[in-house]
Amino acid sequence: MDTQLKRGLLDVCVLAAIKSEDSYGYKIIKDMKPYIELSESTLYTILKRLETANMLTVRTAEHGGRLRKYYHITDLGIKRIEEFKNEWKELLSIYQFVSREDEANE
Amino acid sequence: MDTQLKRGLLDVCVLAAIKSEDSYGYKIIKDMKPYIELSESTLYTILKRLETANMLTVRTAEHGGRLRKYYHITDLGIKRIEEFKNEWKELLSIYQFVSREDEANE
DNA sequence: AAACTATACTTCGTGATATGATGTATTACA
DNA sequence: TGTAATACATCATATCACGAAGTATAGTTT
Repeated sequence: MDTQLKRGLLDVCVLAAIKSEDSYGYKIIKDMKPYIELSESTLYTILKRLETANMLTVRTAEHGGRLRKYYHITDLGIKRIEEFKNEWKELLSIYQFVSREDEANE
Repeated sequence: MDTQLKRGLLDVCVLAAIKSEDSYGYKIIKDMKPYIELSESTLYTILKRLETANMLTVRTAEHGGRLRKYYHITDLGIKRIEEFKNEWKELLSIYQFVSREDEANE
C-alpha cells in the first residue's frame, strides 16, 4: 500500500493490535501483517509516539531469558480508536466523491 | 480531518475534482470543501506535483480580464483514480481490523 | 562447535508532503 | 475609498514512514 495513504492509519492500527491484550513489538508486526505492513523502525517510532501521547503504557518483562517490552492500551488509546471510527465516515464520503461517475455523461 | 489521514487522499481528490471538466485552483478548493478541506498553498503544491507526474495538463486562459490556469486530467490521472479504488479495498480491510470487537470478550 | 535463522529492540539520516505565513495582483461591491 | 473575493506563488517548518545499520540472545541446522 502507498506510504502516504498509510499515514493516519498506522497509529490506530497499532492501538487496535494491542487492544484485546497486551502485546510486544515483534508480535504486533506479525498480527498487523495481513492488513497493513510496517517495518520495525516504523513500529518502534510509533510506539514511542503513542506512549508520549499517553495512549499506551509500557512494561518490561522477562520471557525465555530475554527482556520484552509489553504495551498496554490506555483509556485515551481506546478513545483514539473510537475517534477513528468517526473519521471513517468522512473517509466514506471522500471515497464517494472520488469514485462517483460523472452523471452528466451517462 | 486529521492531517495525516489526508495524505494519500488529497492527490486523488484533486484529480476527481477535475475529472468531469477542466477546473482551476479556486474552484477546486470550493468543490472539494464539503468533502475535504485544503489550503491554497497545499493545492498548488499538489497541482504542481500532479503535473510533474503527468496526471494532468495545464492551460492558461483569460477570464474576466484575468488569467486563470485550467487543469485537465490525463489518462494517467484517470488511471490513478482507478488505482485508488483498488486501494480502497485494502482500506476497508484495515477498517475492519481496527473496528472489530474482541470476540473473546463477548 | 560453528553457522545460520528467528526473535527483539534501538538509533540515525533521508525524503515526502501538508500547512501557515506572506506576497502579488485584479475584480466586484458597498 | 475601502473591503472582500478571486487567483496564483513561494518559503520555511514540522510530521512521519522507512531503509540501513547496529546490538544481543535463543533456537536450529550442519
